Amino acid sequence: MSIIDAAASVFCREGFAGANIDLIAAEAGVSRQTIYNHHRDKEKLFTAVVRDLTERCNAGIFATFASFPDQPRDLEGDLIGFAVRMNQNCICNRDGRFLRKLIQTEGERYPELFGEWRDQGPGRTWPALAARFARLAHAGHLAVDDPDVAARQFLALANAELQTTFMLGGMPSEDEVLQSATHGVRTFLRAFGKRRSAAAVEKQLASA
Amino acid sequence: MSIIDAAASVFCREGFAGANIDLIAAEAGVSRQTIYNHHRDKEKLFTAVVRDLTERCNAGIFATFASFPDQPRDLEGDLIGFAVRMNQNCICNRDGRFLRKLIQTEGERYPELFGEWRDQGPGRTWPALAARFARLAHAGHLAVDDPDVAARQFLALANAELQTTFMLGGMPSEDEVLQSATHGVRTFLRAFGKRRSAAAVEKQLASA
DNA sequence: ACAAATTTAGACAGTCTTGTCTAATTCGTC
DNA sequence: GACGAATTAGACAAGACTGTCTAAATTTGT
Repeated sequence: MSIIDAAASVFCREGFAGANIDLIAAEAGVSRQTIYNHHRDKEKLFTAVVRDLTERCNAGIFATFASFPDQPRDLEGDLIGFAVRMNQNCICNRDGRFLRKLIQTEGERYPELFGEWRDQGPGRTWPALAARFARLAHAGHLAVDDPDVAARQFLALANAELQTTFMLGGMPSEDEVLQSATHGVRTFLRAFGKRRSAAAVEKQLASA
Repeated sequence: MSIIDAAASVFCREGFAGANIDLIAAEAGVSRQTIYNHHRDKEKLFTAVVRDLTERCNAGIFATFASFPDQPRDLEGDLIGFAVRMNQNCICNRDGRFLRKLIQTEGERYPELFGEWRDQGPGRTWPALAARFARLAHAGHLAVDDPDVAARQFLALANAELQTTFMLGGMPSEDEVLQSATHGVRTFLRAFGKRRSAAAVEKQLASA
């Protein structure tokens, strides 16, 4: 395991203050001195870890965006699939869990570092996702007024049932991810889906 | 400031490993020995802090539930008001931010302690909120199939635009909270609201 | 095979922290 | 005011960690 990977693992488990350079060295299979050779000190090592994780997570997110259903065949199923991939490949995977935890635990201690993350991460991914939803709306598949709001709400809904697990740093099962995504996308489409006319809605409500 | 409050503040800022008993003592305005008299050691102090925060947050949440719009006059406005109160009094306030951060940073280190939190916190508050939505649905104000899912999604939507701020441990402004709640509730009602004639509402209100 | 660069193990000083101990001081209550 | 309980300041031992240093071993490139 590389130094950065080992450091990410230990910083995550123990926090910055609790992390032990000897433990990182042992986990990386190198001597302590080698770590000090590559990274001047503990703090430099930490910032290198965060930058690396941000970069890798971003790459994963944009790779997943490539599978966004721009021309949906089955809108609900396609969006559920996208939400599941997003969760599995970007949010619940090793890098995603590590980065989230480091931001949560040490974010306040390194304002400029995590400001950088904010600009490079959410600052770039949210608008990119919003653009996808805007395109879907423009193509007549959705009734979305504010694509930025819709994008944030889409992710919030897709993760709604995983919040407690995320809080405790756990890894949700595949089934939990699918459940949450399914419920989330259904609600999203009840709000923004275009299939049913107002009249049809009235009719359905009347029969209910 | 009480020992527990000072300890909560320092544990939050520095993490468990980084927290310094001398600093807690200074912040609490007592001597170190007094802390050791009241709480056997650092770990006991930490668990006391988490239990105290859980209790106080729960009290706040159930107090806020009392203002849930069971007989809404203006459903959208009432739900927005409820979401804002929930955020301001339970999630964004001092206790809420502290508890969330401690769970995020140290949750994995104390499985039984945070299992207890899970049972006492989300385990009691989610069903209580779900029951409110079930009652709203039963009274004909909402079209909700699964109240548990609706309750989780309601909170997820209300907080959708505060996620990044929460991640970094920040405190959203009143305006941000209002914005997020407004957008969230509007989407929630687009998904679960019943578009009912004014006459029908009047009728139901009269009969209630 | 050789030379340069890198890595390694271990020792080391300096600093910090926890938890204990003691003796003096303050507080609460009668 | 007096007496017991609680609090305080400070010293202290024991242990942990960071970052440096040195000399030996290993890898790398040619």
